[in-house]
Amino acid sequence: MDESNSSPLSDFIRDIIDEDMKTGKHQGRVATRFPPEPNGYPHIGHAKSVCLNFGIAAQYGGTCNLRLDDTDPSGESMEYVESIIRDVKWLGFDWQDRLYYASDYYDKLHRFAVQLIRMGKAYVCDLGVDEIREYRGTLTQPGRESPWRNRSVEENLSLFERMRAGEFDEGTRVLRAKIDMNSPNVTMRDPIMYRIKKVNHYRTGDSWCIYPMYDFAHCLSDSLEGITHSICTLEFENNRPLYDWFLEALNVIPRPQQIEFARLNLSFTVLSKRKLIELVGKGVVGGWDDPQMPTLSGMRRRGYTPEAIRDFCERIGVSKNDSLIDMALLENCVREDLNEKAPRVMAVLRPLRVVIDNYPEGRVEQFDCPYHPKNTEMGSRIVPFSRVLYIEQDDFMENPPKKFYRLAPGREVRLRYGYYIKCVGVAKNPDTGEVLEVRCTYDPETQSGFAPDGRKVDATIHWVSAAHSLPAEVRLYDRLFRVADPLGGGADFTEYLNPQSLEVLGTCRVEPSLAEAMPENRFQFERLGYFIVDQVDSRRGNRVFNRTVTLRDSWAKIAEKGAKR
RNA sequence: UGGGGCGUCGUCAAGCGGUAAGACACAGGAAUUUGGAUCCUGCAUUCGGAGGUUCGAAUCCUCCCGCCCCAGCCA
Repeated sequence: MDESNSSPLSDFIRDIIDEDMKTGKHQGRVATRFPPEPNGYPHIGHAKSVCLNFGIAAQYGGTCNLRLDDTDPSGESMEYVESIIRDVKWLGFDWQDRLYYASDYYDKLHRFAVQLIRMGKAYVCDLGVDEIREYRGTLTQPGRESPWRNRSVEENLSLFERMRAGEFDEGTRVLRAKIDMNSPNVTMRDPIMYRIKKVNHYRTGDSWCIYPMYDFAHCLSDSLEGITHSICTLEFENNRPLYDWFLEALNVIPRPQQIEFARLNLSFTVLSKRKLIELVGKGVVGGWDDPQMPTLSGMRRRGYTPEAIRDFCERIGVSKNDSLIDMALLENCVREDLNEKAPRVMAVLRPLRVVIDNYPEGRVEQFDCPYHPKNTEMGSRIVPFSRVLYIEQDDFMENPPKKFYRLAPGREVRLRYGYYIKCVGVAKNPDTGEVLEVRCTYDPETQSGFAPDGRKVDATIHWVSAAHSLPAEVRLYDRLFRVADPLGGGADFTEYLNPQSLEVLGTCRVEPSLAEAMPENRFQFERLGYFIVDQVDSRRGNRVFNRTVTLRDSWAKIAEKGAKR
């Protein structure tokens, strides 16, 4: 990919930064951060944020931190931290030594909280969960002040210390910011800063039983790290006044600026962590790294390249519009990348036996076939040819429709890098009518791919020598959902799962050169699509290939139209 | 019927008062030892709607309509 001549990226966030650079707002500094909560595996939506944050830092000569925003120990774990680290690295980004955890700031955050109490801007509230909700009011009705709102500083200090000491049960007390119960913005109605959770934290263990809330922790973490532009998604727009409130109240320096952009939505899949957890939990998919998942680990296993994902993230742009990106764009990005990189190879997914009647029994020829039609530097491999071959079932039709121009009785086609063959007979199961074998003759003069007499052939099909080919399992992946917007259909999203999202083919045959294929090697199976050797299940004795994406298939479109008629 | 956002081609998205970029998708065609890749061509007289300001508006003003977010001791 040649990115050297592409114009620098531009969007409303970069416009803001350009302006800030001009006015010297942050002393000309740009510092961003990618702040995932380690409670799930990162997905393609996170990739958008990763590319944005790291991309901006790189573009402006700034830095981007990786910060694990672990303020709620329930649901967070080291496994998730590891997946995040692994996947962001895999995507191609480097935070150097700036790996941070919100949990590393617990002491400092605690001190900030005490400071707010001292200033009379925070108080311990004894209301229960339901009462707090009730006192908060509704979207159209203002809230009421808590009866505990005006405790003395001393009492608040002592109560907060006792909260920390574990003297109170979960849900019995919280620390709240004293802001405005009448605010039309519900977020500002005395938001909770700390809650009691007697839960073991995957990093701090049992040293805390009170944990800071996102709104309190995030802005201060940003300030502590010297973040200049705190980029987050649209749903936090309502929280911005609160983000600013804490920074202002504590008068901290530096003062980061929150900017919100629209999160990614992708057609035919879901990108909500909650929904993905559900798919994993229910066993709908095999795990977070199932190739059907839009997680980075799933996409990696599916065969997506980091380059393709980054390219995609650039192409979709950054705005504040709620959008649903067409999965076709993502698919286009991988195809474009893999078209350049993937060596071509032949594999037959649904084998149909072909016997070449006039080819000598026992004879074997070795064809030297290039790995790439354009890029000769990729070299070539030897493909053996013999009397009995396998071709794709789809490439033969006994009664072909008008636009089908592959093999059929009496028809001649070219075997890729091989001879012209002509169908002279069909062997069928007398009971079912199923085609068991096709009989052909070959023209020995056509090994170059052309006939000396100049006669043309309509199609070129792929093949594999029956005796020399290797068995393989191929997993055909398709879109996870049948509908573009599984969340917008009215029914539960799982109702829209695509039953054909995964099809496992156990009797495939691949050319012998693939004996050398290593896990995560990618190939184009000619005329079929791009495939990758599965990183977890593939063995020498049991090769497993995952289909990343099909090739563009204009025949499929024609066939589909024909079927609809 | 509170507040905060957003509405430009099927899907994204430029545009920032001077007369609608680009990408994907789609449709044709050329060429082709992958019905692939490649290459051409076409694809918004119109910017959610209605008024207004202006010589001139997607861009400014007014009103209306639609969609999204917020009432977790989640982030």
